[in-house]
Amino acid sequence: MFSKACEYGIKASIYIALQSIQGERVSLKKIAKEINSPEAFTAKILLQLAKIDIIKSSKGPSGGFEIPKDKIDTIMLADIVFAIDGNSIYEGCALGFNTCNATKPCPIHDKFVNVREELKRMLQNTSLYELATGLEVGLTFLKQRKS
Amino acid sequence: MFSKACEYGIKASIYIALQSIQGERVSLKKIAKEINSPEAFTAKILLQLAKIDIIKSSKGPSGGFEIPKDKIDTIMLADIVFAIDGNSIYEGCALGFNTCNATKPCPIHDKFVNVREELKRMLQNTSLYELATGLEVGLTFLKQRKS
DNA sequence: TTAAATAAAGATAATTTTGTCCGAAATAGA
DNA sequence: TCTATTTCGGACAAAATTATCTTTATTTAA
Repeated sequence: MFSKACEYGIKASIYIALQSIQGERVSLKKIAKEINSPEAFTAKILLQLAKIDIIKSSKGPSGGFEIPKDKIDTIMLADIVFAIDGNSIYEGCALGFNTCNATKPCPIHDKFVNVREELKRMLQNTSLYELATGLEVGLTFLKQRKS
Repeated sequence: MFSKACEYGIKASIYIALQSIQGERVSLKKIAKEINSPEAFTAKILLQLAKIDIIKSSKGPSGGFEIPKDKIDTIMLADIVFAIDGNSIYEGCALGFNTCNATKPCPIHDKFVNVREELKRMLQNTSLYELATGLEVGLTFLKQRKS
């Protein structure tokens, strides 16, 4: 569904959002540990997100990543997914055709309309804030097992 | 969404189904040409599908691939996708966790329920017959451009 | 029985994705 | 100013996926 890079990007963003809500800036090291991802690889993804201002980074001691509090509820899952994987998941043809649409559809185009729409709707309507608070109150988890 | 292998597998299956409906057996060469896929790579995928009896293969002159007519409407998209990509698209966790379910959900688990269900439902309810006939009457296409 | 046509199988190669390493740049604090 | 800490950036490496090539096995038909 999503690339590994996108999975890490989503997890990291949610974790950074959670910490930002609580007023904390977090380091790459802590993020990678907390979401159980390869550190250097995660760095590249965060860099990508920082460049388009989804997250904010700062160097030096006590540096790290954060998301301005007032932006957390305006950043949607779709923004993160788009930044990393592009829009091919919900815009692209399931059989890989460049031009596939209602007037010249691939055999499964019509079948996929609902799935794509549902996915798109969900990604566009789910905010980081919502995901972070679910985590905060312990309803959801970012790691498989405690450590 | 799907792997390239799966895309080819779906396209090939639809084409074989269409030809089988018309009483024709088709060669690998013709399939690859018709769906615009790399021949040898397509062969491996068809082999996979043949081994689990989704399609039938025969060697020698006038050999090729076919699907018994009476099976065409019982083979679902889900069968093909499962054979090639497994069930991770609609069963697996969107964030890649091994154990992610309603009682121990990842942050986006609940958000994805509808998408996964819709996808699963669609794959399980769409038969090769349906897809092949759409192609037959010219409503849908398996190639980007004429040749 | 032979030749031609076809799928099967295995080795290899190319490409993409994922992951690592190391030095550079920036920054905070002593 | 110096040092430690952190992100940034680029090169590199490993793994997975996609694709190719070559040989073998099977089958048909002449």
